[in-house]
Amino acid sequence: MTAHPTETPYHHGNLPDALLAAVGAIVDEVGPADVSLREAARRAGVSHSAPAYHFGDKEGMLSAYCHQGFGLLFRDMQSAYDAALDGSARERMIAIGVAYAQFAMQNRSHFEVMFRSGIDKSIHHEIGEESGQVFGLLLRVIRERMDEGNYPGEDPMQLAVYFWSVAHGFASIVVDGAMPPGLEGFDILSYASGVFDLATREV
Amino acid sequence: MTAHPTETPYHHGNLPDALLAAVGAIVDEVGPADVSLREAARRAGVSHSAPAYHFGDKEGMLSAYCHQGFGLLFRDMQSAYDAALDGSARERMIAIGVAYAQFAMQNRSHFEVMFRSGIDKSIHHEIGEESGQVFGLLLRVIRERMDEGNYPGEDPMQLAVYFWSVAHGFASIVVDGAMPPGLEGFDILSYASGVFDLATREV
DNA sequence: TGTACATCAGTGAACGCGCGTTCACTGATGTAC
DNA sequence: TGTACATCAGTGAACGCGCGTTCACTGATGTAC
Repeated sequence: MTAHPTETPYHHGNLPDALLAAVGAIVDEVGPADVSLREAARRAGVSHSAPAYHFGDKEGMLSAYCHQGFGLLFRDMQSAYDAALDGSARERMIAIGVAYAQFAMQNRSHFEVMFRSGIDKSIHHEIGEESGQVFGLLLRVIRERMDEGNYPGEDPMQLAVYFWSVAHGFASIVVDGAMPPGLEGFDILSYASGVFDLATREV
Repeated sequence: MTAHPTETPYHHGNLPDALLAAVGAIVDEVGPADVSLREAARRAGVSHSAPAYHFGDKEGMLSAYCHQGFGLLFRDMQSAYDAALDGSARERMIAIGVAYAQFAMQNRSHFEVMFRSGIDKSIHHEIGEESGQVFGLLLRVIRERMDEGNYPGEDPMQLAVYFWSVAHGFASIVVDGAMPPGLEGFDILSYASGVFDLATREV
């Protein structure tokens, strides 16, 4: 047995995950601008140069966090879609919209890093692919809805951009704290339902 | 006459405006994270401590830039509204939505600082008030539209949140570079029209 | 018209800070034999 | 079961950098008389 097993061991166990969790905590507490390799290391209880071993550099750490976020987002949206499989296409449409909004609310730090940190999707292709998966699910629901006879003659891509505007917009408003004056303390989720109800009416 | 009139004079002339323009240039060229008092001073051709004289500190400079942006946004939306005064309420609704999207596209740096820099509206009340003006115009158009018999029985506030989600969402997608894969190079303005057309259909 | 003075606008040196990155290193673990 | 060795994971000192802020200062301008 090595000495002092109760002290922090030399090997962390799962440092990459601990560092990503630290990134989230930093964004939540003091904002994305204050994320640094050193602060993440500090919070994970390792030396300041440990993160570089796993992520290479700062952008590597941020893109890993971004990657993690897209995984969570797609999983949430897919689950919402699956749960509404025996409903109408409109119900699935609302379901993935609400899932998108909920993801942003419950994972603000991921949302901010995913869309605000200037991570270049053309460099980190895995992130571009994941972002494509999310959009693909959206497009699929739109097509299902058209198959049910709605949106006659419309361009699916145009509809997808519209619906993504609604979802990303509502999420952004909440995350940016850009809610209308006087509404800051309202019941966000009930407004979300109303928004996606309005956005998916028959036309 | 003082010596060397062709050299840069001791007094700048309009340093505050020059510094705000520098902020915009920095955001456009290297991103919001790289805005600093020193870099703004450098670009304006003054000493690094000059900005503090006018803005107090870094947050003061950013909130001044934010303030400027809200002024421009409200002016643009008001103009769009006025220009559609003899049309239907729906046309005014589309007009201010498109104005919002256009503002974000043509003033990316303002948009980013206004909604992404963590400026606290409860501290800088003038910004809170301006943001309220923008939302007020939106709410007004919604009420006009309801007066014309549309959206029967709906809550104006709910409708306003919905429509702001669309406008802010489309703008955010463009500014964040979060456009669907394959659509990065599309004609943004034509998609904007389509989005606001869809968002304002009779229900 | 001139002069004294107050105020405005910008300077430049100095401070301490946290950061990203590099690098030689060491402790811990796994594997071949 | 033991031993040698390779590899993995993390350390800690050092580097140079740009930053925000403060402060005594000076140059320029405006105003009162």
